[in-house]
Amino acid sequence: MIAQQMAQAVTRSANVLRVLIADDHDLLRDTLQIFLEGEGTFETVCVASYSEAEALVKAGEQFDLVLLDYSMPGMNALEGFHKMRALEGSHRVAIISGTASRDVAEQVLEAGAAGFLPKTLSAKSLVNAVRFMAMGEQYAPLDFMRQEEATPSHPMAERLSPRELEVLEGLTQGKSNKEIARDLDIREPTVKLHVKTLYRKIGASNRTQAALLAKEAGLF
Amino acid sequence: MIAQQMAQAVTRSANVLRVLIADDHDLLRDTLQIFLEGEGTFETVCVASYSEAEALVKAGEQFDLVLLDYSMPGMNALEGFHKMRALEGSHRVAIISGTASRDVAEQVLEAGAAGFLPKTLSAKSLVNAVRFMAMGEQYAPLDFMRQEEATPSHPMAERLSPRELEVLEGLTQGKSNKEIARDLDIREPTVKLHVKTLYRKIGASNRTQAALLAKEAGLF
DNA sequence: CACGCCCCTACCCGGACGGATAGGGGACCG
DNA sequence: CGGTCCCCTATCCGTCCGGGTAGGGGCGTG
Repeated sequence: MIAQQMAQAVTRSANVLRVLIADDHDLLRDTLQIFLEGEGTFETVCVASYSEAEALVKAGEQFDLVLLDYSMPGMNALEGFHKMRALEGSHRVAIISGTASRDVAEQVLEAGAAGFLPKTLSAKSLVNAVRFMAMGEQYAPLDFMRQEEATPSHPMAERLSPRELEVLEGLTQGKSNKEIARDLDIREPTVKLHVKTLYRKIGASNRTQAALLAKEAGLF
Repeated sequence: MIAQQMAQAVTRSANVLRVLIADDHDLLRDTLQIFLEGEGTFETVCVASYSEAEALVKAGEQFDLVLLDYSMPGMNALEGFHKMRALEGSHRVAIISGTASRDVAEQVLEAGAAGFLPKTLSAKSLVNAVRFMAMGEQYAPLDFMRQEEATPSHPMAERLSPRELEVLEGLTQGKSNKEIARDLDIREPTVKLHVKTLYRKIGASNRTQAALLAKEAGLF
């Protein structure tokens, strides 16, 4: 079984891989085409809109990989992606985008896309990724996927005074007011004051909500 | 600049890539070696322990990629990984494992590993991934990385009765006993009872701790 | 059947919590 | 200098929580 898979990998890499590139960005499209073909193992077809790409596939053209720009004429965000996936032959489809968020990337990968390529990739990585996907693998830049959903600079933490933050940390550890007071070496009434005011600032109505909100915001 | 990177990509792929495989699993090691070398662009060196791998690198051997098994003699989980990374020349290092969790994968990728390979990969994907990493990219299987931290069989949830779980869910939403009682259509004293007993079961001493423990365990 | 387990209800009490109010002291700034 | 902000302390009050105890009903198992 393993040997069979290996043989398949070897033979596929020896064949010519056909890639359809649909992107209205001339530079990216042409550069990708030139250097993929320069590798000798790629045959590329380029179009500048979703409708052209769809027409080619409907005409029965076979591709090992279809690259769709997230924002190009006719694409309409992910609508084009899903339409393309639904077409006869269900080609391997990848999304390339200069703006889309990690969230969009997760969506398309979940839906079974061949990959997601942000335009922030280096040209070298781009070529490698295309080769990788054309070989049948699923690709997305790991650092891009791993980044926390943009932890919106903790607008919460900014509104709290230093002392309130310390108290909030105590809350996220399930401590009582008395324990927090001891740990910070202040009186308990003071802790209760800080607790009360930070409730207002972050929109909590009890300590459990405060602790959960803090955790959710990535604090502590 | 782009052209420069492209040129680099092309020339690299034309060169022979040297890979060091350190794994005490004979089958995997040999299969990988045979089929990588079968591609013609790879030169592989195989050892069966961390110490042998370290010796080779210290002797000045150059590799485009070092594959380390997570569990092999001398490896000691990630200790070997960090030691290898600290060595002169700082080679590109990837971890291969049959057991490690997504958490471990995140750790090594964060630390700058070339990749993470679970042994559940197909042979074909394994070869593709090795080639990809040897080209300078970072790899990990996306489906593996995307899966929720496997809700580790929730030893906690198993010990709670269905009703206690419902109450716990209320706690994780910062609700008061009264609110929970209303939502579940039971009297408040009953809620207090469930709350009390579930504290004992999960080791919490107040509702905030209970909520945090539940969240930490991946519940709700 | 008796037993254990889960679910429900109820009462008690001391302490903790949530909210309001009223200060004092230090730092910074117009 | 007054104003503002933060940090600290304090008191009062009503409510909520945590913990204990004491039941009753249902369900399945030994």
